[in-house]
Amino acid sequence: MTAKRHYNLLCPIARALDAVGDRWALLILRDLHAGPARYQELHEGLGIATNLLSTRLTELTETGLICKPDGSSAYELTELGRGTDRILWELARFGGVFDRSPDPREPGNLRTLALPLRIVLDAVPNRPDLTVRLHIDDDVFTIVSTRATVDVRYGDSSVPADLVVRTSYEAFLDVGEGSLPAADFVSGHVEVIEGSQNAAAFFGMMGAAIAHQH
Amino acid sequence: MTAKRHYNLLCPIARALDAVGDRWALLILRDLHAGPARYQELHEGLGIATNLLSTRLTELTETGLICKPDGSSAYELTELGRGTDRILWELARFGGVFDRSPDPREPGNLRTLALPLRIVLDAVPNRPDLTVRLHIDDDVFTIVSTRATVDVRYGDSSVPADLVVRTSYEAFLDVGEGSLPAADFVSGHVEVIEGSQNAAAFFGMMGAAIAHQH
DNA sequence: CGGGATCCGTTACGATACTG
DNA sequence: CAGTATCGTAACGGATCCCG
Repeated sequence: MTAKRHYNLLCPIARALDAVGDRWALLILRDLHAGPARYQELHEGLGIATNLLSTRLTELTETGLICKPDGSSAYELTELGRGTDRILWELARFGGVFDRSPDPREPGNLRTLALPLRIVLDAVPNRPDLTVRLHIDDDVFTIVSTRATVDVRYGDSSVPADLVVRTSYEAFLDVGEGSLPAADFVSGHVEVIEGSQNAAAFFGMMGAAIAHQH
Repeated sequence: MTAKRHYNLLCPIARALDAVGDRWALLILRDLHAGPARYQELHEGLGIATNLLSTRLTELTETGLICKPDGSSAYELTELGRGTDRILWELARFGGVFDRSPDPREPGNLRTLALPLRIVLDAVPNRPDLTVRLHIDDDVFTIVSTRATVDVRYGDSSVPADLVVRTSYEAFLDVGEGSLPAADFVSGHVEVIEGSQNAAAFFGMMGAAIAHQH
């Protein structure tokens, strides 16, 4: 009965937008690319109204993009949902050309950073075996890098790390927009907290990732 | 006074969606990737309400994604607007996984095909020098291929072509979704109308493009 | 207290009619 | 042909309320 608004065209672009084109849908998926998240976490992180979040979560579940495993209280991406990574990445690259708002709304967390970070690291050849705890402003990420795969997750602070570093969201934005070169980023905007013997491998990987980004 | 709805976040994904995330915006851009188009052409092609089309065209112009050159009655992409191609391409690839609607709305034209066509042809190495007139159902495209660049435009029937071929939207969709192999496409779903001595070069290019698509 | 559901005012969308 | 004007409907957004 509830005739949802959709394009109903054969064109795959329109079909994609029917699935993920609603307001907030792509931002919810974006945050889930940082790992499973609970309702509250998404709510606070996005600043979305609770009724909308509820509706979107239901729709995205019905479309098969996300799920909430039995017994779990967290939503996560399905295999299908993980397929939105390239869309989000291209949006991120494109969005960088627009001026930053002078008075942006503060997000409740920086989950948004996990996806682009994973994508750029994924393109690095001969990645080191390394688990890195990455503090960005007040948030923590865990990067598990191997030669074959790389995973970036929000939190996971309990996993033992080979290296602990700190940087800022600001620096990340500058790098993404090309105004901060890779060398300047690693030399001036990343502070090593612990495990400095692994720093060279990490800095090398980050530098390669940024250089590779075009 | 008219505070447009936007996310107002620093995240480049959100900034991109503030620019192109409104309903119809990406589909308008999609159609303009097939070359300049007049108001009427967009209106008929998309099946959008006229007030919405008007609003979107204004917004996209203000954002700098499209323009209407002085003296021209057609809208076209700016350099910035052309930068949406990768976003649209990733949406197209992703949208193919969803079932086609059993009773889709018929678009007024097939402009939607120009962008994916250009992108896949762009990835072909050693492209032949060739101008192809491509009939798809009742629409006509002109493909201008050189080793260095490739251009796909809706119409342009006046440009002399080396080869004239015909295929169907259906076949195109099947190819895009992977259910029709490149070999079957060129051998069974493309009819050569004129200039058959150039057919091999074109078929080779199409086959390479489809194979390259992953 | 986390995870929503309900209510309600506001904004956006969509169809149609109309105008320069 | 290229849009405006109008108006009913659906979606959004904020707040509050409810339930296990």
